[in-house]
Amino acid sequence: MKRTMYCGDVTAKQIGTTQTLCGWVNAYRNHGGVLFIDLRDRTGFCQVVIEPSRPFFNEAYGVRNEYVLQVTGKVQHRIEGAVNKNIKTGEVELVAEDFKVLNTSIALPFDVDKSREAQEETRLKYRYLDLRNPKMFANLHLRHRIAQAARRYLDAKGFIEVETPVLTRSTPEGARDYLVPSRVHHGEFYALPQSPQMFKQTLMASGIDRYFQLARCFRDEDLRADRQPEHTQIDMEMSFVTIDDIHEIVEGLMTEIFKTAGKELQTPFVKLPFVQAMERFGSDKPDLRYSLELKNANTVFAKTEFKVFKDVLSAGGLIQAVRGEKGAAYARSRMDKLTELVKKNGAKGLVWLKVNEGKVEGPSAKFFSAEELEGVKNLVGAQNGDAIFIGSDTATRTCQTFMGALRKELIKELPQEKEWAFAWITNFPLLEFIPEENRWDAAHNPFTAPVEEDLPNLEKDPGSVRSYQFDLVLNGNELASGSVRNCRREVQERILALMKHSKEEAARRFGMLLNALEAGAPPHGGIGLGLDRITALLAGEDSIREVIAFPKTAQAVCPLTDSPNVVDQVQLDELGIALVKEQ
RNA sequence: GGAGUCGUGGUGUAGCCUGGUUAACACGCUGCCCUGUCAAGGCAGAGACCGCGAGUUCGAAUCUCGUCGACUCCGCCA
Repeated sequence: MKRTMYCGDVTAKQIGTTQTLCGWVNAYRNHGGVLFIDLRDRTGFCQVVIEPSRPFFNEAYGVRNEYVLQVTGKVQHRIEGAVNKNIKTGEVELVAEDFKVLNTSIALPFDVDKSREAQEETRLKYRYLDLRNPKMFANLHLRHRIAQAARRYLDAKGFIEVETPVLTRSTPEGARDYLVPSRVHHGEFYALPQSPQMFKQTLMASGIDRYFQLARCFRDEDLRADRQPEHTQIDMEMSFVTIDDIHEIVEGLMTEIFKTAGKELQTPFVKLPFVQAMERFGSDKPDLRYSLELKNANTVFAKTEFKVFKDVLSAGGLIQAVRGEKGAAYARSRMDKLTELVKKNGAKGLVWLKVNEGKVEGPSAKFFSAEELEGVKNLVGAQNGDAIFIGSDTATRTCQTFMGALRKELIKELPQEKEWAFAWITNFPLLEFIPEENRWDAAHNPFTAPVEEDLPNLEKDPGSVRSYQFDLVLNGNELASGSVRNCRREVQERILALMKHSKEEAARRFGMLLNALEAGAPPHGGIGLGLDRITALLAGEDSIREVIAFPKTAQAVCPLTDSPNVVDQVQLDELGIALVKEQ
């Protein structure tokens, strides 16, 4: 008999019919006479009843967890009082008439049901068992649906899926490359791509017009909960577009993706210029599920006698204040922790005040006039029982950064105002200066185009030049990064020159792209969305490892395959590689 | 590269601060009993040199140092 349906799909509709189910023993309950087996597959599980009169009773008596069975029988309604309303198939059961053990199983290191409680290293070592867990299957299935939704949507919008090489050349620009030695050319190496950036831009020069790819990207950097050595991007590029065109496409794409997860999205997304994001939220990826904002308190303290603020203001710095809802109840130790937090982010200190019965008080209150205390209270909208936090620094960006870190901490205590808060962060600066190396570097992506009207200032005042770079932020996570690119070789070379790449060096590293640009490349732009992060967010997972079938540990090790590992001397010889003994 | 948390039967934890117990509990596992359970139940049993290595001590799971590994964060990640 062949399988006729999935275990989890058996319902009252099938009562009276004969069905064949295949699956794993999720649990067995042996009553000496009648035997119950919960048979599980990826859809759920169904109770199988084995009656003592059956010829296969003895064989069934011996089944253990995770044995693989094929059972044929009649679907019947459960007897009076035996209906289990907690499970999908709880109304019915399959009374076995034919029974086959397809495979046995050893006793396993953890129960499939409880695999997610096991240590992650153990889970990864036995990933094939861990993935039997319904939540893990749900995660992989969600990832599949997201990928399919992306393909369907982009296909409908005229995008063509093109595969770009995984074996490519090293462009030691951003992250460290993974290298692959060449057998044919000893001493030479391929690099695994950090992104298909140059290829997709080249495809635009090829007249492909609209490209996409679910692209694997490789980075040999230290890992985190949201970083793996290889991750997948929904990567796209299009010709003759503006930023708004790209935004519109991506908003449509995200809407489709969220639909597959049963979520409604509102478009268009909020657009927030980078400078404003820093001013109001102290972050270039603000969590906008909370409306709490940082307030500029320079005016309030314009005439202050408090030395720290006075000095900051005379140096052209910034004072910011933020409301700490119900913060008047915070213990001194909590305030010290928050002070520590801002110091870790570059602050020299933190002023905190409490509002009690209309009065603004606290150890620092004596430094301020009544007008200043009242002014800052009104500025942040503090109520009785709230705290007020004030930070300052001579460097505007430093103040914003540590106040942003403080805001991130404070919102943990606030009720979420929205489930999903998307935002486009726009108008990033094109370049930022690296004092240690006495050069400018791309703030994001070296191929981003400068805003046209800022172009004349490129050499005069590089830091003031805005770019067509933008990020997509969701709930405080950077989901995607995109831009309109340089389509003219000359502009691209000027930018590379500011980054201290000579023409020769630029040609060597980015030659393919530069050559393609000067041969009639159309204006183009694109974006890459982190598939792992999107999936993790929609799956409600904190780590992207939960939505990757076979992820690696923080040391970039795969416990399942035990990779990386040593190779045979023969292989090394073929590659012309000699290993240096570790010191 | 740095910081923090953790490491005890197959799994998850307790014990560690305040050194001396037969190393405890739950789940799982093995056997037996049980004809309506669904986290089945009952009885019996096996299973841990407490990550590894030194040190302190009469005595170390427990204190100290080192080391390895996992996780989180900082650096890093155009």
